[in-house]
Amino acid sequence: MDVKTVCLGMLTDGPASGYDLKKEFESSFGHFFAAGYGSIYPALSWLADNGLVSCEEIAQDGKPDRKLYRINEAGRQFLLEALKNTQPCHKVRSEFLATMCFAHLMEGEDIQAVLDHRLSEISRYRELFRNIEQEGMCDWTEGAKFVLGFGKTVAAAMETYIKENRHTLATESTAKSATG
Amino acid sequence: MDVKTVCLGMLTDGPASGYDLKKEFESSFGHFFAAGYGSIYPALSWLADNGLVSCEEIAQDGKPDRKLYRINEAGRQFLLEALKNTQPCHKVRSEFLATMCFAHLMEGEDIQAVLDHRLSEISRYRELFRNIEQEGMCDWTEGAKFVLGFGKTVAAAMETYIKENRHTLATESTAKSATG
DNA sequence: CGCAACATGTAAGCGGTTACATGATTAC
DNA sequence: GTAATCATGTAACCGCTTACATGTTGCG
Repeated sequence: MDVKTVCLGMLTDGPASGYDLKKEFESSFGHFFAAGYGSIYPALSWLADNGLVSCEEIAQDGKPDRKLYRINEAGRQFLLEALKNTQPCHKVRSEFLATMCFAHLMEGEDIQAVLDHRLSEISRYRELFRNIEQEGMCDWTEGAKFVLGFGKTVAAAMETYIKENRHTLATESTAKSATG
Repeated sequence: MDVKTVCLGMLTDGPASGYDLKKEFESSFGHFFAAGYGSIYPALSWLADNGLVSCEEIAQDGKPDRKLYRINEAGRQFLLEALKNTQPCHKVRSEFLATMCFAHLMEGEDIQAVLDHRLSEISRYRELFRNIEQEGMCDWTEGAKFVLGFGKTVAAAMETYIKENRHTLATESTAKSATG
């Protein structure tokens, strides 16, 4: 499932512009699926070119025309087809863990700085989760609740693990033997 | 940190061939950093071209020459420099969670199949972790232990969450209203 | 007889990131 | 005045994936 398909899925919630979708990628999808304008706008163009969405241009004074995309029946079929893949992947690419693998080559201060940074990133996610929840969960689908809960659970587990085990990663490292 | 740098880091453990490194990417690094031959061999060539590793060709009968790469002082400096980045990222890209966001458009059976598949993937990781541990952890660095523990903790948290919450994702969906 | 393991590499392609390009409005 | 928000897009680039290409040894 690529950015195109996710955009299509988001449009089942109602018509939206590329700008709107970007905000959704940053909020509810922020913890597991990143996409910038450079992916979103071409994706929407492609969906329109392939007749999966319609586009309504709304003139605005000062600002560029707002383009409201709306999913159509062909788009809904395409999405449903994509959702039939029962083996969707869940990929992690962690430069953080890679760095920790080589902690014995680093200086103690740097290791702790890396861990602090990771904890702060996790905090940002947890704050994001709180913001999302505050904006009302009454009309949420079970799927959306499941995904949010998943993010919260995993973030909490990571935070606890780092806090409980950071002390094992030395204050004084073997960096000297590596440099000299 | 890219594949090049991770290869360089792996070589601090001792000389190795591209084939050897691939196995390490599959085992200890399997849960957070994927790389195939198509990335590894060009990475090693690049490292050799840039004087960060030396290469010893070992003739073998029948098989192609085995190329043993060895990190040198320039390589060690390069690695140490890369490890000074105290903001290494930890990226997740989950088609699984994206799919679950649209669970209300899916049929109940398919949703459960997706969850079953995810659980089986998690099981595979946990089995991998067990295999790694059985091959002796006595000479492991604290960093390696930390990373393995991190993987185990996160995998366990995911598994528990999915098992405890899968029942919220309906048996009978609203798929009919989406198709019709 | 076939498959897994050993062993190296190239080339095309794909998907996403980053930087660039533009510009009005509103809030501090 | 200056930063953020609204609003859209292109083009170059980068890094990784996938498919292709080759060939032996040894096990069941």
